[in-house]
Amino acid sequence: MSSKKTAIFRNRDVLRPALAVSVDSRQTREKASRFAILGMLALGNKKSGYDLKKAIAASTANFWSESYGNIYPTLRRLLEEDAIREDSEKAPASKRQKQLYSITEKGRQALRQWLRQPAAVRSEDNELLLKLFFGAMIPVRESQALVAVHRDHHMALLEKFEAIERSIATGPTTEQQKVYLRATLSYGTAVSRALIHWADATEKTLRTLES
Amino acid sequence: MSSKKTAIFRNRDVLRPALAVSVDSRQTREKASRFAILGMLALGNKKSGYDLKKAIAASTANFWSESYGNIYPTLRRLLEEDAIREDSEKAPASKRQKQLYSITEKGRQALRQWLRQPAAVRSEDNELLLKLFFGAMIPVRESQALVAVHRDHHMALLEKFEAIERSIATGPTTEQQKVYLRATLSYGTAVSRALIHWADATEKTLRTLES
DNA sequence: ACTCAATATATCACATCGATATATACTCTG
DNA sequence: CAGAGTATATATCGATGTGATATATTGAGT
Repeated sequence: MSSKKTAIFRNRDVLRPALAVSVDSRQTREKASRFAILGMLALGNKKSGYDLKKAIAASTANFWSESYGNIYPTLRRLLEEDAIREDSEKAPASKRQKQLYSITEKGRQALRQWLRQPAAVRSEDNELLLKLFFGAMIPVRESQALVAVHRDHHMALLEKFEAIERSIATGPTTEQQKVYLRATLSYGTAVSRALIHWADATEKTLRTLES
Repeated sequence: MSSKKTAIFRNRDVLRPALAVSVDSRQTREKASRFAILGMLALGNKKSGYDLKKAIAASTANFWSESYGNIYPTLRRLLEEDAIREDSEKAPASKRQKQLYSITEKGRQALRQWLRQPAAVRSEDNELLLKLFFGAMIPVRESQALVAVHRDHHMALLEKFEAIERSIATGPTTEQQKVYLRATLSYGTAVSRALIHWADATEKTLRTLES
């Protein structure tokens, strides 16, 4: 009876998966992980999962991190896709065998292709703002304290960024690479400076609520 | 033979779980979800899971969101802990039964206690900066384009924030609540303004790399 | 010789998200 | 006023990512 109508109605659902592929937001993070790894391999030297974890922690800690629980499965997937190749060291006898990987031409192309795509922006949850939103439920002083802690946090970050800036200046990197490094760094300092100002202003505003 | 040594060695691991409880970073988000829900219930009226989703989307969308897949299990947990109480409407005959919840005194206290704790800062992954970090692998123009998209994104956000500011001004909220609302809003505008400046400056710097 | 830290790989429990299934109630319109 | 479409409402699933942890081996220092 209603089978025809139902069929037509359901068509919408049948089509959705096919269309959704290119927009699937769930894959965003996973894809990016892939490319963080590919990128690190593209910078040179073959690396093990352990090496990758360290390399990422050392160079992109302020804006990107990866866990072992993600690195190892991703490496396996990249292998299957021929984006990387196993390139283990012929360990001199006694030495432990390390699983080393290097990027393939196919991987390099996929990486470059990804780098060109506009970056996905993921709206992050902000616990401080959630607490501030409910600020009326606690004494004003307490909310001020939360804001003060936030300012301190970003002041500490600024110092950390300045230290990194100094290490970039004296570092052995090419001038070109330094420009990109400084770009990521100035992003952090811009945000931190803005939030220190915000914290000062907000504390002042909250003071007007003191009874 | 080595059983004694092994036992001593393992002691470290036995103790760890007990200590880890207070530091367990995995619970941070979950705890915050709890309190986002409690907070919304504390603002008044009993609400259903569906209502909560809507309320959160409507009021804290720019800094906090919750999914159904999180709301319903969390409600069940809050019930078990007597932080909320089932307070369903005696639906007038034909009407569908809604599961409505309201906050208990115990829940209110837990909420206030949480609000006083310093907010956890979760360092977010930033895909744009990851791409910029590997910027040397693609033509400069392409990196510039990424930055430009970012600026456009934050310019659009700024407009959105200005609209919200206007709706706060004319809204029916108390002056006190408006102060807290504006504090969360100015956080967003501060960051967006800073990043628009950053984008302009970065595009300029990248231009020096053009060959 | 022994201990401790570093290296190295792997896996688990848990949390979370977006999507989706399912069902009822309300509202508008031809 | 029937029927369609939208809003309300609850629940669950698959996929994914994280921090912790188990398990070994290697190397440095005492």
